[in-house]
Amino acid sequence: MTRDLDMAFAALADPTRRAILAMLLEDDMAVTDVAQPFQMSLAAISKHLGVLADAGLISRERRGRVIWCKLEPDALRDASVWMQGFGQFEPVDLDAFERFLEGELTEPAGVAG
Amino acid sequence: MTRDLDMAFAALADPTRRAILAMLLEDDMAVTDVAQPFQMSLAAISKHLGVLADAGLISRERRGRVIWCKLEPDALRDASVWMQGFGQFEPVDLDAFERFLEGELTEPAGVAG
DNA sequence: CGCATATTCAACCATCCGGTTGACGATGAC
DNA sequence: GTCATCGTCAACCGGATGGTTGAATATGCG
Repeated sequence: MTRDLDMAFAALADPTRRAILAMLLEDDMAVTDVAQPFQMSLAAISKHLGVLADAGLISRERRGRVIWCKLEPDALRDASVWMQGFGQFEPVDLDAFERFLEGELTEPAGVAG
Repeated sequence: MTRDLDMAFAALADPTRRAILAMLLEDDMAVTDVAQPFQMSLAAISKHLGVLADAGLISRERRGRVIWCKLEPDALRDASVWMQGFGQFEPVDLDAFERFLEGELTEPAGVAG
């Protein structure tokens, strides 16, 4: 459905949310720990996590009093397929991805190195 | 820069704009012709084209009194690279893309079959 | 129980977004 | 020059978004 794609792309359009996804790529994290590097309220991060979860990009599971956030890369497949259809560009370039992650995690908006 | 990625993803988050990109994939088009299948004002389409152009996803060139819109697939490369970094999924699936285009162009919001 | 921790909810605010309409500027046709 | 066509601009509107703060809801700890 096109609504799924809407939500996935909209979720990806925010640098804070992309940074969160990048963090979750390394490991599952509790909400508080996700929030720690950002200089915004926990509630704001909680909202961002809600957006990501609604888009299907992450899942959240309560274990004890901690809620664990987990990347759901499958949800990116549809969006990725959509985009790749436009590109004559080479399929996968992990080095370029690494460089992007570097940029996303250090340079921008609210993320402490 | 992360701003580029913000704008690219934000541009892709709207089904009208994705449909426009899909149309431009087949051929360059004048603004009026782009607008024709949609049931919204020309001004609205003009705004959408502005968003796509700001994101670098299309370019516009005036020729006579007609402005031609052209897909710029290069702008999708960064975004695509970003996303592929998350996926264990298979690199390119053009069949899946074809199916998506079908859905985008017939089923949804404002596009007449 | 009573308190601290983890997370969300609710209300609020400023801004952005997607659409509308009507006026306007530019170009080509006659 | 006059007129129709192509496209954008400007003002406006309702609803979404991204942030805040403060209260509320779990859960675990002693």
